[in-house]
Amino acid sequence: MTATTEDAANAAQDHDYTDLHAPVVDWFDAHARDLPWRRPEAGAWGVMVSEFMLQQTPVARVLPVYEQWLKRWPRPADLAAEPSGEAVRAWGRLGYPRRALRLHGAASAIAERHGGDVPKEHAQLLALPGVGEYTAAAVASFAYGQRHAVLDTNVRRVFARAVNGRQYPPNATTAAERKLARMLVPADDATAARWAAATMELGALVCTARTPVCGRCPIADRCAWQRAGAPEHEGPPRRTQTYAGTDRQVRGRLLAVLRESDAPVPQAVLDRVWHEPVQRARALDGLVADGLVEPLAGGEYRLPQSRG
DNA sequence: TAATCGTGGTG
DNA sequence: TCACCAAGATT
Repeated sequence: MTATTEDAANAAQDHDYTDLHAPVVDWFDAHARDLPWRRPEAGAWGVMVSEFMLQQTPVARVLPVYEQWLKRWPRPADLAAEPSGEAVRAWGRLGYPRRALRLHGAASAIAERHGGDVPKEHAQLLALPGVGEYTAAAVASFAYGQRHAVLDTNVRRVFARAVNGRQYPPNATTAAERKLARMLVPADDATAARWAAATMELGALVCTARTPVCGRCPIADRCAWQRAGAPEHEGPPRRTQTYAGTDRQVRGRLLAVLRESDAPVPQAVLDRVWHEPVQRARALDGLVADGLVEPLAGGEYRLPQSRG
């Protein structure tokens, strides 16, 4: 048993953490943001679209893209009927454009295999492209009110502090964290779904990464990290991602040109986005390999036209 | 398991 | 200014 597993097991044995449910859910009732994907009219498709867009991307940047996306493609079949390149174009500058491709792929699978309705089963959700453990649980919970452990970066941080007494969770999600999250899920489905949304919201608004606002936290009085005197993070530093000069930056520039052009773009135009030819070619090849760019005869390129 | 994959706001 | 950070998934 690892140290972190012991943390979780000991924490669960030493205390009854069901007393966290009421204050956190009550706080959520009073302070939850009014986000469009939380409204009833969003439906399961709206929830799924928001979850794709929110992967590693702040709410503020998602909002406008989400609105135009659902207006243009109100159902999965509407998106599936268009070329995947249109999804990449509409994705705009949200980042990680492979998510757009995968959302298009998920919509196609939903249209073909699920009669156009976002599936309810966790396993069926998990089988969709771009849907991992978190997103499957989130859609099942938020869209269908099911009981799942929903473990995102916000929840991981809340649990790391409130239960394990650490400033930050480990770099990679551990089995101990999953076990703890499962143990903390309220017994009934409706409360479990609210708990999931509430713990995420608490992490997003109060128990934030940089400067937590513990004075506004509904469980500050029983937070293990607070009780321990808010100790600084120990262990390996959280890996910081460089960007300038990487292939990702080059890919971003290339794709930005292609998004802006309705017509095929000549190689010579793409060549202007980056000075170093080897890296430039590698980035373009990568985009093609990923299905984000379609090469044409005569050295021209465009966003993909596939619908499959 | 660890690296890869965008983008832009911010303390 | 410049690391840090933001509702992860995939290989």
